[in-house]
Amino acid sequence: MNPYDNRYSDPDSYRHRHHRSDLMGQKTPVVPTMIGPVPHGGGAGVPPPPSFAGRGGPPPVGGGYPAFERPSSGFSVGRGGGGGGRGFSGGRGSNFHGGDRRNDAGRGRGWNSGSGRGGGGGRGGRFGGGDPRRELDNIALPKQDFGDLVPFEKNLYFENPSIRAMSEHEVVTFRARREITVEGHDVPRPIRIFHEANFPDYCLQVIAKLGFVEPTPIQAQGWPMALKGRDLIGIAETGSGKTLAYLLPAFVHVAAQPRLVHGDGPIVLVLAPTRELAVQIQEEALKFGSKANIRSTCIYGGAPKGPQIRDLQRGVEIVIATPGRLIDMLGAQHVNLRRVTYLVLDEADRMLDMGFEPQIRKIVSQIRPDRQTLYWSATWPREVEALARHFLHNPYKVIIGSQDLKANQSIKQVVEVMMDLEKYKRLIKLLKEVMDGSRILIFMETKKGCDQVTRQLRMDGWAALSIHGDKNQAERDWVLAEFKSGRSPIMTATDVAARGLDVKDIKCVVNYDFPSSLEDYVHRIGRTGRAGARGTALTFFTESNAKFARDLIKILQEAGQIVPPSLSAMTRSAGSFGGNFRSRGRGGFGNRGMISGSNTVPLGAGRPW
DNA sequence: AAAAAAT
Repeated sequence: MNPYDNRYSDPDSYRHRHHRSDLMGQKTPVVPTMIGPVPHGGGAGVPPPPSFAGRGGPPPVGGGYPAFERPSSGFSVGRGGGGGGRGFSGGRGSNFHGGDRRNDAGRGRGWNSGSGRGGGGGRGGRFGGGDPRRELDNIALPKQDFGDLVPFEKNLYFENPSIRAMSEHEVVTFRARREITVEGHDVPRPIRIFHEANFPDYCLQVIAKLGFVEPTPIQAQGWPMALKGRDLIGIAETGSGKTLAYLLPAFVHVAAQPRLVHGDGPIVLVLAPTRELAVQIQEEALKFGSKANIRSTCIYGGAPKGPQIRDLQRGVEIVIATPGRLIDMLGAQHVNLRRVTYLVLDEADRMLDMGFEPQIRKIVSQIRPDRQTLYWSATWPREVEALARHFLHNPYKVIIGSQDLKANQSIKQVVEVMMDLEKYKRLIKLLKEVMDGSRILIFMETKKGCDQVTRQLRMDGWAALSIHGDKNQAERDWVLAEFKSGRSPIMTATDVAARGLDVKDIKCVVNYDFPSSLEDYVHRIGRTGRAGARGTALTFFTESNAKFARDLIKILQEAGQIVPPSLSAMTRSAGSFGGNFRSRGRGGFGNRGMISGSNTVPLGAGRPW
């Protein structure tokens, strides 16, 4: 009956396990991270909020976790703890009129939001809640002259002569069986075993050490393509080995280039949309790089610049970066991209959406045009295709699974239609059912909603932690580490955690709020069921999400999931094409129940927000 | 109307 394969349905059993003595008696006081529901609901008996001091982690500046005793005070979510001003009217200020920020005219590609903003300025909406600290558009980067380019080693693929090549027929069967679709001229055969691609020995050693048995489909086909030196669009579901699919060819690429000399920038540049993802990619790169004597560093915001600058100036072959800090570094001339010949856009459709695309353009303009560019994502929305092709030349394309937006098959998807006001109660019911110490990730639409639900959960005795972009990086790092280690098995998040994050054994993903696109839905639920494991995604679906009903049903059907009748019913009341009557009702209806409005009575017995 | 990305 229970769809969550709940072997430990009694929350008490979890509680007891967590109070075992192996958690006690350490030098620094260890706070139990989760104690299950507290009988009397209130503050007494609830553990204090996680103490950063006792964890060895960097103490976050801004706090962000309410004191259980005094939930109405000391709850500063703002960056740096200071003004606490955030949101739309607060201290951060919405400087729509801000100075001379130019509006790169004509950039009205709102593919992501789909909100049809009229002609003219296009990006206007961005400044509404904008962050005045982001002046990225104003950083002028040195004009690059590519006139004196020297050719570089590009095609590095050769088949291992000691291994019999597949026949044409075998290739067809191989691809069909793994749902590999390819496009492009001169597509190389996929490889069946690691040795077939002639990776250097150290790579094979690390692969063996990591226990990989055979290449995943995206690797089997992506490796030979990438090694050919050609541009590449790689689309494969999350958890399918995409990172290594571009990193190993990157190592081969680096090894084939002249060594770096003093003052040279990196040879490989990987761009990622969130800091955590960038860090995760570098961790992967380090596993291989240390053997190969290929250095890498991660350039991202929220962390001290000094060490990053030192790494860059010492010279690194591989840079993994989020766009903002990289542009900053480029502007300050701490690094140059003149030697980049292998460019990777990870979670590329996100990188090309409204907020990022100008930054990507700026960065790419610093890189020689004859570079090799690799575009990777789990989703390939129509809307970015033209834009993506702008950065790519005669690319190969490899898709694993169907062309359509498709969810990971090993995830059980449950969709429940409800009202906003029912969400919290349903969440608690779920937690009581499934909480056995394995990880549960809960997605919210907004940072504010994220904080509020987290806060309510903690007041109700569920020691949830939350991660989103208004928290300082130290806290984000700490929260993610707590979640990854299992010390804190409940994490609430905005879409900052939607893409690419690889956390083992997430048992259940909850879409507390439906995401703003079906692509995001697929990415979010892809946090569970990674690397072939099973997982469950529970989605709360409200009337305000009706416009997604049709497409969601498609995804459910394609993955062989149950379509609840209440969801089917919503396709009749609201078309998936624009202009349905509900979307006008937003504001009155849309936002209400999510424990978000200050006028809403919280479910946890009338505590002030 | 949202998130993310620099100080």
